[in-house]
Amino acid sequence: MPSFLDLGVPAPLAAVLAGDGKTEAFPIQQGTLPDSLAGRDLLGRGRTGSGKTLAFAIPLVARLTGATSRPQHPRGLVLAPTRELATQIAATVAPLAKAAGLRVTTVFGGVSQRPQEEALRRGVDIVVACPGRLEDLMKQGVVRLDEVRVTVLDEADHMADLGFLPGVTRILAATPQGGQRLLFSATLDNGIDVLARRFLSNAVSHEVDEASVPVGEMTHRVLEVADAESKKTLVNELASGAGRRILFTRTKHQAKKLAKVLTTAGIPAVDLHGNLGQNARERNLAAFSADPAEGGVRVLVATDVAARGVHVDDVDLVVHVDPPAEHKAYLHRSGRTARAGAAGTVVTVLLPEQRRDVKDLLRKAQITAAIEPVSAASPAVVELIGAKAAYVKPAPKPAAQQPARKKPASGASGSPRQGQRQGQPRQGQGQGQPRHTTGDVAAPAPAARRRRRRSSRPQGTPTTR
DNA sequence: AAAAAAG
Repeated sequence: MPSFLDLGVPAPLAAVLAGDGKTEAFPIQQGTLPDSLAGRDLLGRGRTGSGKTLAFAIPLVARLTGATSRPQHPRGLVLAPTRELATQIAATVAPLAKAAGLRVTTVFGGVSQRPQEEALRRGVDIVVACPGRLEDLMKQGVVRLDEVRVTVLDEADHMADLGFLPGVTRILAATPQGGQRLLFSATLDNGIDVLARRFLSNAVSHEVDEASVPVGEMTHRVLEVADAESKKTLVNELASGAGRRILFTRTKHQAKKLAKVLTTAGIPAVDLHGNLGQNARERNLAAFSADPAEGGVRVLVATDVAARGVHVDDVDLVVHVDPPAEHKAYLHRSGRTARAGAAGTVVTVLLPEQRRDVKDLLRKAQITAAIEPVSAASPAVVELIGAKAAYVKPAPKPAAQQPARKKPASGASGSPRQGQRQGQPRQGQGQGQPRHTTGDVAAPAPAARRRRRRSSRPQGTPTTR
């Protein structure tokens, strides 16, 4: 892999990255940086956990370096679908911005407007925002986007969804015509065409192929239980293993309830969903991100608010307690594990009546996984939660037996997993053909596909649209 | 179809 310096990243920024142990660029970064640094509009697609944030953070900072934004007139803008993601992006941008003498602030709802307003009045170069509060501040005249030179849409396909589209469109329309626009997502499908057509010009599309991405192996399992009662038992067991795990539910209410049930059952869990105040959201996510050896909570129960972008180190298991409604949600939720070279397991808990929907879902997501019938404490489950599952007999010595949580990029609790992995996914590395052809997004939209944007290019080759 | 994003 080429170094950041080779790709034209300014030395001061490359130095910051090197200080963080990052010298070589991941494929999505390698593919996009030359174009994004040159100021071109682009669409970037790379798997979850493949380094997209840095792919846009670098050009964002690099292209704004050397000038100072006027008060209330930021020159860089990043839009994200959730507050947690905005916070996380800002944290990635911050050290780079600092090295370049640029100021960053976040703008989103659920927290006091005051500090955001003050920062904007003082002057910031880069705003990382969720659409709602940003529009609010625009209306109040606190911020103007007419000097924005670089705009990034993270999770761009989601930002083009019905709920977000009107606001996102108004925001983009408030930025200057000639500005640079970067659209990124792991599932960059034709849904973004409405934004791309209106707001991108002469854009290049980079879609990094599967096989070359340095992402760890993601193992997909589908465990079928007989009824709701067995499902409860299984979910309990899946929550009981040694590693960090995220459990996804379909609704806010279920997330809250499940976290409570687990905690009551002696498995400390925190929830994350939109019914929580922003304080609680931040507190719970922080508790989940904290070192388990130092009081961190190993189980997060979340709605799809946590499906996209949120990165916590060393999540080794994702459980779809309720199967998601669509395949993109499956991919994004699952992508909370197996990030940046680590391994991870994804389990879908299946009720018999969901068989058809889930098969459909997996097919669209291009995941091959056999349905495994399980009952309580069946071998598949014991294997998943680690042979010496704490739950079997409440742990004799509860405290401090795992000092560090940095694990080698292998299975969950150090012990090699026995048993063959059924449902081996297609995401192993190396062998054979890449499964995605360029631009063949997980679910090719049935109609509306007449655009020849992506067709028979070799992997990772840019095209112009 | 649910959740998110303004309060």
